[in-house]
Amino acid sequence: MNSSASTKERILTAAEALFAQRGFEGASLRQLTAAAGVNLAAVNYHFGSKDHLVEQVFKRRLDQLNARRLGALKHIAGLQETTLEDVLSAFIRPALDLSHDGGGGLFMRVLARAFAEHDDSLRKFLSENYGHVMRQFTVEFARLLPGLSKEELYWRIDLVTGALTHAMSGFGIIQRKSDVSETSHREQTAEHLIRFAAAGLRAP
Amino acid sequence: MNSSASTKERILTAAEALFAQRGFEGASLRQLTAAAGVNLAAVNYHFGSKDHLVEQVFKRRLDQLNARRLGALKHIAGLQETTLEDVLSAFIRPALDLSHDGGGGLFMRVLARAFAEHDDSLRKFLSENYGHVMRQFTVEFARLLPGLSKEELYWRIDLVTGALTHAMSGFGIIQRKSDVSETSHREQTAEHLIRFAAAGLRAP
DNA sequence: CGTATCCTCAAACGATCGTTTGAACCATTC
DNA sequence: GAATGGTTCAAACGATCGTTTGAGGATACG
Repeated sequence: MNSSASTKERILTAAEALFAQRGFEGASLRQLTAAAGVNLAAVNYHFGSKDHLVEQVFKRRLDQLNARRLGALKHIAGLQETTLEDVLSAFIRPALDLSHDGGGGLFMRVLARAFAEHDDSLRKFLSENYGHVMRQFTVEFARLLPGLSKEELYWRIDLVTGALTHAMSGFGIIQRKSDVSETSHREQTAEHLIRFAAAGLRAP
Repeated sequence: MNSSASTKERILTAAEALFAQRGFEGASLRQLTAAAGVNLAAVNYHFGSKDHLVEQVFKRRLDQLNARRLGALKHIAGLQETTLEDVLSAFIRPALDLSHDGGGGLFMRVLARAFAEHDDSLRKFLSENYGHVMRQFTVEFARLLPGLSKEELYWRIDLVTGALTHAMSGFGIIQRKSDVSETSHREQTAEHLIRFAAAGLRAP
């Protein structure tokens, strides 16, 4: 069972990296299993199919991400006064941390690919694992932006999501300079994102 | 030559739709040529390879988009006073129009896929066909936002790009309601985008 | 009419894809 | 020590991929 769990984890990690690099269709099981150092048949044995493997790659990280986001949201809900920046921080920083923690560095890029794939079953899976988190954050945003109509609010949250996904998946031209530590670069990224998003959400 | 151009156009149009729907790797030449009603070998005859076809799909629309964006930018440069909203409009509206005009409705989705693919040759191609337009808009943004450092400005333009790409490629949850005409929906989209982006760019 | 040029077509090429198979291995249990 | 259930392995399966080939059709020019 231990060696099995290790094989599964090795597959998941190699899959995450290869999916980020080559896409879900572009990464073959042969490249993937070779990178993981396991037998080709191990994917179908442990995951049933390549599609199920894709889902599990998402599940492993989304569970982390959702838990951290909700934890951060709960934490600031206990404060006396919450600002828009606090809620944005609870939304953004867990994702940034995941981008740099424990090997999850490539996951946001995989997530961005999933946005680009309009595959319905994958979108349904994401919405089921993601929907309730977004709904809770939407409630908080609505509370802090009472002047916005529901439609306006949805629009702006959608645009914030686009900006964050873009930035967090490393599409952008902004790269960390060699004389800046990773920690401080992450902090700068978070500040830029929060400042921009807060201003956009507060737009007159 | 006429029937040849027609074959090429049919391939380009079918490719654009299939690339948007299934991705560059996911769309096969057999599906593609069947949808276009042409022979399988026609792609390699007219375009040399699938990769070159991908480039030409981009080139056909990017040439339109770049021309319209630069035209709009030139137009407002002639005005006495230019606002941030004017420049954003010159940047956003041509893309929105392209999303609804002359069969280019799926192109922005293809473009978003290209952002997700980190394929270097494709990125290089895009940067060569896209770079000078972005540079011109950056100059205008810098002029209208004199308080921002270069780094801040790049960051914010990058975030604006992310928000626009996300919105224009139809990722978002916002869909046109049946009681709203396409024209007015496009206008509303443009207004939301411009308002949000302008506020984000002006963030303190 | 003959030739040249461009284009289309069916067929096949080798490569690679996701998946399945059945034997071998290895720890645990009786 | 024989049997069991979970796991790994090399090998093969049929399907599909992008690309190439060579024959044939179509049109224009001499």
